[in-house]
Amino acid sequence: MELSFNLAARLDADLQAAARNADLADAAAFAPEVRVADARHGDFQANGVLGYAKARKLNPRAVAEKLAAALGPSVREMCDIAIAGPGFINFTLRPAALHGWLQRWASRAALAMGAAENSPLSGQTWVVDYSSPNTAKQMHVGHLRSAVIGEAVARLLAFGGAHVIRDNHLGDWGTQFGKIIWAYRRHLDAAALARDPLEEFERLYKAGHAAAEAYPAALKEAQQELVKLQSGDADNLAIWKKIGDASLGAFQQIYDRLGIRFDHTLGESFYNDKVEQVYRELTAAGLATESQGALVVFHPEHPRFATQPFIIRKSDGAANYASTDLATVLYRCGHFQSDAIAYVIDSRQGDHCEQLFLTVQKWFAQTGRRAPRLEHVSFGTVLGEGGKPLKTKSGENIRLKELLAEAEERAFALVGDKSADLPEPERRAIAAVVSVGSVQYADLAQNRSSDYVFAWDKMISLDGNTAAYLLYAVARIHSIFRKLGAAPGDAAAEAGASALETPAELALARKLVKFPDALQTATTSLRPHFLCLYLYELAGEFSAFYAADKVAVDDLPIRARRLLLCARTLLILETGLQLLGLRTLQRM
RNA sequence: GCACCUGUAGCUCAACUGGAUAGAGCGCCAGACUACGAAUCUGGAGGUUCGGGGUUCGACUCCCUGCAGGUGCACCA
Repeated sequence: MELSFNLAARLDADLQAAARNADLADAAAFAPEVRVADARHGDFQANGVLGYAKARKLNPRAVAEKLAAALGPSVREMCDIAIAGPGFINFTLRPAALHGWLQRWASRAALAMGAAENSPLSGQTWVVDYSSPNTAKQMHVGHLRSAVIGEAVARLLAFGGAHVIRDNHLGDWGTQFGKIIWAYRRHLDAAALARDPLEEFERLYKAGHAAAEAYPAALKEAQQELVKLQSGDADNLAIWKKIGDASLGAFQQIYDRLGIRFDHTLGESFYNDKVEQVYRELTAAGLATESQGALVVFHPEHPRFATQPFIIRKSDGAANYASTDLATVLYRCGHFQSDAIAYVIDSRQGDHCEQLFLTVQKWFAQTGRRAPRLEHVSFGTVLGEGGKPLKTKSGENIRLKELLAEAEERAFALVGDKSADLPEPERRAIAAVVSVGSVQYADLAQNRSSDYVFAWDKMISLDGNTAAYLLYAVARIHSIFRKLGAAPGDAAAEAGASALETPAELALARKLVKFPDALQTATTSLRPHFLCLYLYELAGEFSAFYAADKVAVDDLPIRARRLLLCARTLLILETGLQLLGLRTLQRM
């Protein structure tokens, strides 16, 4: 009995082999489509027979019977097979197979190996472009999703076997610097700069922006400052450098709390000397043309981009983010040899991404380069409970550091409520993990394509599909091992385990073996919420098991098999949470 | 005007990209702690999946169309 990591994939292959062995007409065209099934019907189901039979005017049930009969002995040993409904083939794993799987995939290393083997990601290099805030501004709630989703996506891709490069593509070269430098020269408060540089730069930006809005002359002067900066003016560069340093320090504090580490922080400025090549090549390829003084790319075959330009150089000669994004793709493909790039960016930039991707495709094709796979990992806006974008009462964006501080306060109050007996330093440490985890998880648990309603109560209420529910399950399992004086995964504690038997044991084991499916779905779709949903359901099965079957029983074979279940649940919960970017706790 | 996203239980969300009787949490109702952590568990009520057509063995999912909300569309990123 060969218990592959991904049992659905294995059954799929088995059915394909059965189709050949049974001399099914046109067997090569038969796709079994094995999926995780509703528990009522079994563990996995093959849906492919219906479509296949229908297209060939065959009786689906008869085809299903034939296929089932042609399945090899190792499948039959592994599961019960039944034909149901109009022609589904249902597979129900036998207790021994569940047990065997849990024994084989028993460590983090084993899971990682299973996830990476036979993965299409193995050997690929992915650049994940995420977070990417603008310097000179504090990170606010609008920066949360890219950072959180991007980190989870990066971890998932890496676990699936990809070589992942995390790149923080800072907005450190745009028009805002013209405005700040303009204001710096006129309205700088040196004392304030010394006290809190980022605060002062933010104030200067607002002053410059307001002036540019109000007076066309000021706007012109600000644009000139930007052109000077981009062409290497020493004074402007010095100011710009101060801004960058102050910003990076503040960003790093946020990243530390969120557990984010970048491999590179190559902002737009890094590409300043690389945009000329882009202008040159795109012009030579006949893709870019002059329009209203700017250099633009149109896509004649496209309904909108035939007339909506992709502006790759502004009419004043300055670069914009289209210029640098194009240069960035070239750099990533050349320097990092990347096969794919995932852009974790707001869905409002869908047009920009689409234009960028189209342009890269044509540009690379014409210059004989292999185009990378480009993915816009888009996400909706963070809304307040009124359904409007989340703001402070005065209409400002909520700063991320303040949001995280409030989360921690709320979590700390709750920990004091629930676990007053723990010493304060530990309660503080718990609050730190629970609060950040709750913020991350609330974001990740939802399908990223829709807007996301930020609600404190839902997030830290600790009921339902929340970080705290999962962390609680983890803490309870650790507690069991503490009580019994055993270490999770210790072979001695699991030795002599008897066969899985009770409904709760079996239900939990059935859930555990479906981890690979959830992982794969989340990774290939670049949608972490599939993993969240799975982990939540797993924690639910565990809680039901915990209530139904006591682990610390005197009967040692029973205790051993339940400890095995606890250890694997812990392993998968901790692995899964870690892949989402969360930290876990042993007590809470 | 054109395009994209969204519309599912009172509320917040799922539904593995076309599969079986659309599922969770909150809230509501009824239960379970002198058993390993009750931040938990068990059960119940709650649905014209925005409307209308179509495609097929099968549609929340795909196509057409209408409605509602959000977003983007020439030099901000």
